[in-house]
Amino acid sequence: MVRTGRPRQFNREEAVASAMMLFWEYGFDSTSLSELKKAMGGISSASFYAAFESKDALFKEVLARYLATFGQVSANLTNLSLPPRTAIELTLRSSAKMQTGESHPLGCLVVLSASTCSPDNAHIRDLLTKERTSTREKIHACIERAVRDGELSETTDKTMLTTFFNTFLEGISTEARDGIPFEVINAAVTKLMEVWDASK
Amino acid sequence: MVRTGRPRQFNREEAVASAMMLFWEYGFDSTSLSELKKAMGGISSASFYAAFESKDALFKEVLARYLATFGQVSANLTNLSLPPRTAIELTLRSSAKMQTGESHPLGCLVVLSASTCSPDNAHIRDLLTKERTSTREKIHACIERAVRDGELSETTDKTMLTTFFNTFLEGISTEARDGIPFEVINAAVTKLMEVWDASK
DNA sequence: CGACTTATGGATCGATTAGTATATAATTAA
DNA sequence: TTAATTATATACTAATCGATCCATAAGTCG
Repeated sequence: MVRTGRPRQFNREEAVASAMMLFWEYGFDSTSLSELKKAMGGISSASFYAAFESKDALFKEVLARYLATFGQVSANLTNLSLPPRTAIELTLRSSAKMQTGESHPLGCLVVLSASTCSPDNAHIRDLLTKERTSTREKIHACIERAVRDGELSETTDKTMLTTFFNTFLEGISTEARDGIPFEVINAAVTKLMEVWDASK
Repeated sequence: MVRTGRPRQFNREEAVASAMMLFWEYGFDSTSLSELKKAMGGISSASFYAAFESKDALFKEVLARYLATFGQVSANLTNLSLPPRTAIELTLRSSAKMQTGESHPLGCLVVLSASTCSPDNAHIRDLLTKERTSTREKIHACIERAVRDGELSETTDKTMLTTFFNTFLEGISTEARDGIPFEVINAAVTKLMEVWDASK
């Protein structure tokens, strides 16, 4: 299926990547179309809307891209070949590593980019809430698996322990934004995992 | 000193309280002047600017009010009559209680209301960063005091342990926003404090 | 070549943004 | 009663918001 018509004069993949950096840094509401178009290669309104339909649609595409790339640090959670404790520990450590990285904004886009937003954009905020809920459920499944496998006591409060790890995971975003270095957060993760060992 | 001139026709204190709820819920950028004026008793632009000077100035006043009221949940940190462990534990529990309260938006204004914002409003974001840094320093001072008093080992990694508690504290905002109930977060705090006891 | 398809440049849209100007109303002080 | 002071209502500003329109450019296809 060969494409007819005038070829696009900017790289769509790169444009999405550039838009991701802006949404990540400034959040959905505070990233304007004019800033986006500038960062996406100085494209015109017509080009923008022809390629991405709307600001909302672009954000959804950016989110999908983020989840498929940077967001993969939490993929360990669903890797059944890893022991549950390892899955959670790797998720925390690799999240801390990613979120303190220098090639992109600090913290996690899913946690930061629409934590507060205009009531008109509640649907954008809800997208991210849903994503965080999904991560929470994966942590919960990990803990359930650990109990099933006898790695955690039968009497483990699974909901509490899920919140225990998830609250810390979400807190990393603000810590990273505030400039706390990876090494420090990573050392705190080591401390956090002691709780797991004490819950055997 | 009696005030001359036409009296103000709206309650300034109540207006600041109403503005706080909006900034708390939607963040600085996404709270518009028109929404603020509506919530502050349907006042006019002229009345708004005569009373508050600018959106920036109002936010600063709102922040001061927040810190003096809801933000006082972390005052335990500087209460030297409390053992350091108790000070931190009470801060975590009362923060969780406050942030999940139903009489106001969920989470913490200091963490949420300008985590992302327009580059033009970086000074607003910096105000909150500074406030979070202040809390971090208070936690650090608590831990230093504990080491000095022999409640924690001399070999304690104080920076790590500060981050350990502060990351969790900051994570509570997102958990609360996502609807996690107080009881669950509070149970996780209990688990978190086990780490302190294991660090003696 | 002309028909068709898609992208672009550039002007523009109505709505909303934060903020201001001006005249008048409502109070105290002299 | 009049001056001084402060707040108000109303109208308005320039800039920006996300989004659209239209003519034209730049390709493929027959």
